[in-house]
Amino acid sequence: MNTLATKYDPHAVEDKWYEYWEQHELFKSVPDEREPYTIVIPPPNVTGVLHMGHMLNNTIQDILVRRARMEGKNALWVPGTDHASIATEAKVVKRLAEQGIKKRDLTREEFLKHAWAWTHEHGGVILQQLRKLGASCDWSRTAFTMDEVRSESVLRVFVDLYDKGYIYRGLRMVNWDPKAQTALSNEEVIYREEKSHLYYLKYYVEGLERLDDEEALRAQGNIIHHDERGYYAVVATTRPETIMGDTAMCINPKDPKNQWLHGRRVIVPLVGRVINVIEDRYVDIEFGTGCLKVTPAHDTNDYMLGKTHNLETIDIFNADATISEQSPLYVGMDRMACRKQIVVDLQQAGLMEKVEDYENKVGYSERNSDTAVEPRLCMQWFLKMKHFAELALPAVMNDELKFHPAKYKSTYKVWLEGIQDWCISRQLWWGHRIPAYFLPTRAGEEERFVVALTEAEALAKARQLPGFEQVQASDLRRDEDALDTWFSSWLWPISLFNGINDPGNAELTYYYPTSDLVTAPDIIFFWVARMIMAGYEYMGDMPFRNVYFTGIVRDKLGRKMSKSLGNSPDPLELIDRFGADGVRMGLMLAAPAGNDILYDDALCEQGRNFCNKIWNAFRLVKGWQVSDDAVQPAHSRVAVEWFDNVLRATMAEVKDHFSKFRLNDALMALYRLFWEDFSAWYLEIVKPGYQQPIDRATLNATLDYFDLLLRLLHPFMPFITEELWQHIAERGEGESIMHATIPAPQAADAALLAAMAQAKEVVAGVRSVRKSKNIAPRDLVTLQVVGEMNELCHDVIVKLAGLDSIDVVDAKDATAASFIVGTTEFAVPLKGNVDIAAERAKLEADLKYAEGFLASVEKKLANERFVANAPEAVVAGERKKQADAQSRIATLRAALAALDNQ
RNA sequence: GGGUUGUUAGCUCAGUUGGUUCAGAGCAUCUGCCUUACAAGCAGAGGGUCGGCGGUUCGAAUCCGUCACAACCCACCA
Repeated sequence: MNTLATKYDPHAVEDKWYEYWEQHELFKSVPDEREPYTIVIPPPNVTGVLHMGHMLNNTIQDILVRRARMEGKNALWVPGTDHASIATEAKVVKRLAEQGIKKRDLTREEFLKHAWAWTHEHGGVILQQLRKLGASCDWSRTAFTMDEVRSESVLRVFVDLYDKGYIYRGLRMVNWDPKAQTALSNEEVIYREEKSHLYYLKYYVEGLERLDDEEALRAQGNIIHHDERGYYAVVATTRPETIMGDTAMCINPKDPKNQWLHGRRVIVPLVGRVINVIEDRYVDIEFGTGCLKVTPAHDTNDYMLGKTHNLETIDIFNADATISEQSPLYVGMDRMACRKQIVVDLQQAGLMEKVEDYENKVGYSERNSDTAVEPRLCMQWFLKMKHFAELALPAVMNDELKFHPAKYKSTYKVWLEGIQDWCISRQLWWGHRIPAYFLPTRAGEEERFVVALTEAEALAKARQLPGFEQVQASDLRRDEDALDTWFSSWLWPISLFNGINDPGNAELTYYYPTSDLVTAPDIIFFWVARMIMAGYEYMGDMPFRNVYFTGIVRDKLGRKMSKSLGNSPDPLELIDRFGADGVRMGLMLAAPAGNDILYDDALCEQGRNFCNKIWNAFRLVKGWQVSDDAVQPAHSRVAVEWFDNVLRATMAEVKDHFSKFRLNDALMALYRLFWEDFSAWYLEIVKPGYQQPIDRATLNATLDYFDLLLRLLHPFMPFITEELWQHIAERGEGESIMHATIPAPQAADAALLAAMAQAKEVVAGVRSVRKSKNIAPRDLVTLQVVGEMNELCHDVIVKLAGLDSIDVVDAKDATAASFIVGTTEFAVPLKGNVDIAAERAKLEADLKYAEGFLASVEKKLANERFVANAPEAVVAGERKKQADAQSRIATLRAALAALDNQ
């Protein structure tokens, strides 16, 4: 009679419904009178592929947006991709290299042609993959950070911020990625602890043949080095290859060890350059020998020293970190090779005092993780951040804009309070080209430029400058640099609605501020904080009301998923194995807000099994024959009323979980509702006997419940719920569970829930007796109640426990196995098959526990201070416990006495 | 070096302002079942001195102190 397979097959379902949703434009949103609910996607790298982090992140977004849609809001999820300037350019460069083409042999235009080709070839793959996951994005709005609208927005903002005086150009020490050959922002540098060496180098003191007062100096604490070649200072360094750039040696003026070096000059080893010994309190007396070599061109601190002490700056590196012509030695050699060589040379020349093992932190490029970042002095564009930090801090601190979990507030605060100017220029081609135009100047003159949206405007601006009235377009030279990718991402919630180019437009007014942002905590500075800044600068309002920070997906051993470890499963393969619903559920079960999630295939299996459970419950209900003549049995009537209240209670719980972004708790509540309450209890109660029809009232109620359960589950498991929802009743073309409503929860009848909870315990008690006594399920037994019981669920117990009757008795049968629920004793007569010793042992154990419990309660009540200080309700609660315990003890004693009378 | 968070059952986690039998859930485990929706299943069962120590309180998984361990973030010690 059932034509449906016993196992749910996602393959037959998922693509079908996704196509249906798209075909009927069910993801589409246009402004109307309803309350908007908006999410903007964290745009993935346009040429990237879906990984587990995306799966988690986008599943959460889809759950939120689907739920909001079903709550009657006008829900919009805007998709898009990011051009990922440095990452994409690196990939294109690599591909060109494989074809034997060097980037520098190409013109900008030729290179961009290749980059766009690459983008079109790989671009959008990830958006197709999101469809497999079930993402309900409004695809008609798909944006790209480098499309026309977004590009214009970026340039406009650059011009605006320049005009406002927040953007400046300056010569600064920046983080340089020698592989990509571009500057990076501070946030793009990742520091890693590394095993290295501390080299102690000899810097001979110039022209010092004899120290007259050597003994006196030593007595004062000076540590003086001397060998056959003369007196020397010892400098500890981890980077001996930078000595060619040394322009001073520095000591702390208060360092007793090095007083003898005061005012002297020392000779840089191998190089032979004579440099001054300078003094600055910056130097740590305790570290190494207290002598610091100063290389202003290649270290941030040394650069600062160089500035205060007016030192010469010798840049010994080329852009690719090979040794430059400025160096007297090793020209053309790579920095790492140079380090090895110079160590050997120093040792051979007797200029190396010693070498120690050492651990230090080395900065790496976030995108070229094998490339150590080199501090480099160069001209870059910066954004002053103080103003933006002040804009962005208050709303988060006073919870107008909420972080979930809230612990990230302090991270955010600390960063904003210590914020440094943002280096926004990149020496890359793939990105938004900086709209600055340089004017022709003579050699040695200070550079002059204008900033403007278009070349025509730039020309007009230039001609207003004194001395440039006659300048021609062909004289203007546009800046070669591109902008940091995040300089476009930070506008995303605004630029998606064209809010920069067309301020105040209707869409923007309707959808902004967006509702929730779902993202990983590692981009809180890169992206989240900066979006908040841009939001207040350009909209005067927050970009989103809530930020939900997801955890990081790890393997079950807690290791971060990575390509090199090979511990990251392919998401599409997982979807193929477990179904999209199964995978979504597996991820959500393991993902409490803010906690890292330890991924295990077993979680997806659990999700898949749940799909199967739903599927089979549906098969059961669909297989029932209905008869209008059948009368609704009492147990079904109770079950229908009870389940209605369970639904109400659970819906309230789920709503509460959603309001706190506790999606895994919401899902778990629904999981248990469906599996335990609905399948194991409700359906078992109302299930008609073999080949018996079901009555109309019960069937209708059951179908209504099933429908509502599907709606509640739909945000988590969109495919199977749509499939079954379409089959559970007649639906019109274009109708979808996606737009069915999830009603607001109503108050539940607590007394009925409690009565059923007790009935469940009684049923479990009988089943336990059955199991221990090996009584087959089909053999009916009698249940005796010693005293009174709640009659509400009488028929339910009869049916589920397999009883012929429930007898209220004064004393139970001599040969019965008994159990206690609450304060009532229940017994199942066993027709002489009882193990009296075992019964006695069980009852005595129960009694002992109850007596102990009573004792603790009475001790509490005997304590005057407790009675005097505790709230009345608590004391009353203890009195109730006391009474219950006493009554239970009486029941147990009576039961034991009955046993003795055998 | 600074900051944040965590430590509850074999695993992953709940436990809201201290107080209902508060020590929970899911998974895993054990036992018995191919019972006419589902073995990707059904029924039953076991399992934790809430990281250690000390304190506050009538009462502490919950508040305070301290120690241990772990994770993450930030920071210019060569």
